[in-house]
Amino acid sequence: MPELPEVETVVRGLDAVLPGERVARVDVRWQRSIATPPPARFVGELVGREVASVGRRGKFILVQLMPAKWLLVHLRMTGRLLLSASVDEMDSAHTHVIIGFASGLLLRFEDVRKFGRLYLVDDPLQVVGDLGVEPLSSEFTVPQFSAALAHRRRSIKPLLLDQSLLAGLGNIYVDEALWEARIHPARAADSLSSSEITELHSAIRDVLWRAVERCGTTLRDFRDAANRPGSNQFSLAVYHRTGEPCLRCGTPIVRCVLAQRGTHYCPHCQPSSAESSTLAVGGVCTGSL
DNA sequence: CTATAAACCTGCTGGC
DNA sequence: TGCCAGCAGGTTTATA
Repeated sequence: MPELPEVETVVRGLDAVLPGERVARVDVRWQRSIATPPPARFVGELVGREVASVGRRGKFILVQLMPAKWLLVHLRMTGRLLLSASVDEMDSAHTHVIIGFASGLLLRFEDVRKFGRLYLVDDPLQVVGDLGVEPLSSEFTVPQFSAALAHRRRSIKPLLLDQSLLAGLGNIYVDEALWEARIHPARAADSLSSSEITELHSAIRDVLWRAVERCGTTLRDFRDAANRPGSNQFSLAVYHRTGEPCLRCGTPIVRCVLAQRGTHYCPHCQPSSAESSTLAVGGVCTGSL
């Protein structure tokens, strides 16, 4: 669930509170939540260090520690990183890691589906080294994006979900951005015109920035570090709006499966090819190319 | 390179 | 009302 805007929201909440806090104890209740190093070393090397800052790279949360070390967290589908002052809130059956600070402040990692992971490393590049461009950074430009899509025959949606191309998009915001840019999710990346690439570049930034302003999308699980839901779910154009009218043309939104992911689009605004806008039929997804 | 499937997990939903 | 197959926003790994 957490994509770039949700992770950014969590990071902002943590960075407002954690810098200066010193780790006093660590309780690992589900060992597999720790990706590296082995849990005993993870605990031993975390205790005593002080938080310098909290940042984000793609969907990863980066906690810079002193003496030099980095704690990285990926929330995957249902992970949460929550701040609290008292232990009685720790009862959740889904609390897998608790970090207690010297001040008494507590940070807990909970995750219903147990897909989320924590990493303690010397260099964050060990974990995030293969990530692509940050879509909200100045490095994400139309020429850069255009070059990245050139000669790629894959469908545009799965390509946009590839974190080594662009870091931070997930299923929700890819569907939203493609709707905003009026591009069918199954279009081959190298078939997009330069104006479509420009539209898509702009749509990606708009969709992500809007969601950050609204503190993320809470369809079900997402909470920020203070356990508050986001509000971007009220601004979605296609995601989870199957059968509801397109906000531009009124045509019912269609859902199909593309690259094993639920995919939502407007069959009228997002024709599967430039010539077939009047042929696009609701309920069918032209997945094969 | 591209595509597909399965795996990691649990909880919720919809259909019968 | 109750049960159960199927599905969920992410990523990695294996296979073709």
